[in-house]
Amino acid sequence: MFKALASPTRLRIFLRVADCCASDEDARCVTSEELGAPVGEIGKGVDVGAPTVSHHLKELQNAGLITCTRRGQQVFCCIDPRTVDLLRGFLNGMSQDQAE
Amino acid sequence: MFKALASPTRLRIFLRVADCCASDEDARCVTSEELGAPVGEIGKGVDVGAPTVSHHLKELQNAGLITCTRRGQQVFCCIDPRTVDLLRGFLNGMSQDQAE
DNA sequence: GAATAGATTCGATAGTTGTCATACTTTCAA
DNA sequence: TTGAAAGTATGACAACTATCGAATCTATTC
Repeated sequence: MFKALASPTRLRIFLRVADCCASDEDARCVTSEELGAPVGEIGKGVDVGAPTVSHHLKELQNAGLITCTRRGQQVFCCIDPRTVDLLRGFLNGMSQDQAE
Repeated sequence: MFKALASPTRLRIFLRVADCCASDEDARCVTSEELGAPVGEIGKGVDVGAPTVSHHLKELQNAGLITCTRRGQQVFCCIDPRTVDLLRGFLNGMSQDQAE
C-alpha cells in the first residue's frame, strides 16, 4: 500500500485518478462523466509511455487503491475510498499516541 | 515519505519506534524512560543486522518521519507527529472528494 | 470481415534498493 | 589511556523496479 504510492510517477498517476474521479456520494464511477478520464487521458498528464501507465495502474489496483472497469473500448479508473480510509485509520492510530 | 514506509522492514522499524515512543503531551522524547528503546533495542524486534537498522533509521529521518537524538552512548528515536499529521492531511484531501 | 482506437502483455535493460561484512567513530568506565 | 559498548559509514552484491519498444488483445466502426 505504501509501496504502491512510493514511486513518484505512480503517485502522480494516483493523484490524477483522484482528480478525475470526484463524484457525489457513492463514487463508484458508474457514469462516464463522473469517471473523469480513461487510461489514455491519465497518461497524458504523466510523461511516460502507455505501457508504463498501464503497469502502474495495475499496481495501484493490486494495492486496492483504485478500481478499474472497462466501458467499451476504454477503461476507467477511480480510487477506492475504503482503502484510503484504511490508510488514514492506520495513521490515526499512529499519532494519537504521539500528538495530542 | 511514502517511499520511506514502502519497505516492510522499514515500516516494522517505524512501528516499533512508534511503540517505544508513547508519551504524554509534547512527545519529544526527552526523558530516557519516555524514549522507550534505543537503536539496539529496536533492532532486536527486526531480523536484520545493525547496519541495516541504522540505514533504515536514517532513511526515516530523511523523510522527516522520526527524529533521533544521542544521549550518552545510545541514540534514541521517536516519530515526528508533525510529519504524520501532514501525511494524514494529504489523505484527507484525497478522500473527502471521494467518500462522503 | 478488415481496419482502427484504446489498452495490456511480453521481453529486455538501466537504475534503484535492501542487505550484509567489515571497518570506523563516539562515548563512557576502569 | 586503554578497553568495551553502541551506532554509523563504506563497499559490494543480489534482488527488485521503472521504463521502453514491439507485439498482442479487445471492442467499435465501416
